Amino acid sequence: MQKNYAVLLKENGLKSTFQRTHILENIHALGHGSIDSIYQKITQIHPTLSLATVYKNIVLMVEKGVLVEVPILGQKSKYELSKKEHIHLICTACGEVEDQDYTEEKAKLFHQLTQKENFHLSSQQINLYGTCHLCNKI
Amino acid sequence: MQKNYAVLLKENGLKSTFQRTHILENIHALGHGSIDSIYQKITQIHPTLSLATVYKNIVLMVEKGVLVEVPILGQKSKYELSKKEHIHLICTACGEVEDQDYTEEKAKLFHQLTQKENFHLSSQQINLYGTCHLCNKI
DNA sequence: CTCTGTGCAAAGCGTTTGCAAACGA
DNA sequence: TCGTTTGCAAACGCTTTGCACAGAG
Repeated sequence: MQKNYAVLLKENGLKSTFQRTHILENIHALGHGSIDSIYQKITQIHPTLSLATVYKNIVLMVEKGVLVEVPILGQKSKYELSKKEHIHLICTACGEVEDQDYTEEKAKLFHQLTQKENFHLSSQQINLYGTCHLCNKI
Repeated sequence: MQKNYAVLLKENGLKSTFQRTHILENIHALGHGSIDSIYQKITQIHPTLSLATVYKNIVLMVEKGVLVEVPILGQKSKYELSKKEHIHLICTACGEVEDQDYTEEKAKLFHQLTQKENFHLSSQQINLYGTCHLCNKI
């Protein structure tokens, strides 16, 4: 796991450091992490981590395409590892973000639906807001 | 035009003021406005407008459902008037946001595609990032 | 050894808040 | 008139920056 992130970083021209691999591991574990939640979590095992370091690295890794920003209605942005297209199910009660994959077929359909002449699509973000299964039980 | 916004405000329990109707007119004219662009624009005709007033009113009108926040990758949120579901085409070169309506039929299809058990959908935001026709010419 | 990355503290901004005066109904 | 809204200025909190030291390759 740790080795993987070290490789990922090097592939993108970044040195592998304790801080960086842990940011990546943390985002992977959380699925989607906010700056603050990442900082809080890593501080538990590495108390001298600086918030500024988290900011600098998130910015850097977004620039390098290792991470993707996920802007969310009424919350601060979260960050996720770059991966194939998917939908975000965002719970307006607890704030959790869940990924929902869609098949190749559905992906194509989306592209057709969202096609527009004279607009060169580079990426898309589909966010569905509602209440998740856990919050629905309450 | 101005009358309409006065009515819209009153329907939502808000007093009609110069500042509020102008914020709404401005967002309508821009399509999507950031706090700052709204403030800049209105200040030209009403120089004593306070930025704090713009903030307070935007927050209030979002709460009342008159406005909707549009969070955008790498930018500050913009705001739009509440309206029927649509797609945002966001130009990563110039930052402009364009709305693309979709038909009832397509809307249904979207809902089917994005269906998930145990998740109660309340709203959706579909953002497509790319370059617009104007920026493509450059 | 060299260059990059980290931590700290300070600076910078965007946003929110409290309050007295102005305004809408 | 009465409750709401505005403008101002201060406070706040998140984010960025500069620099000396530490660490990766």
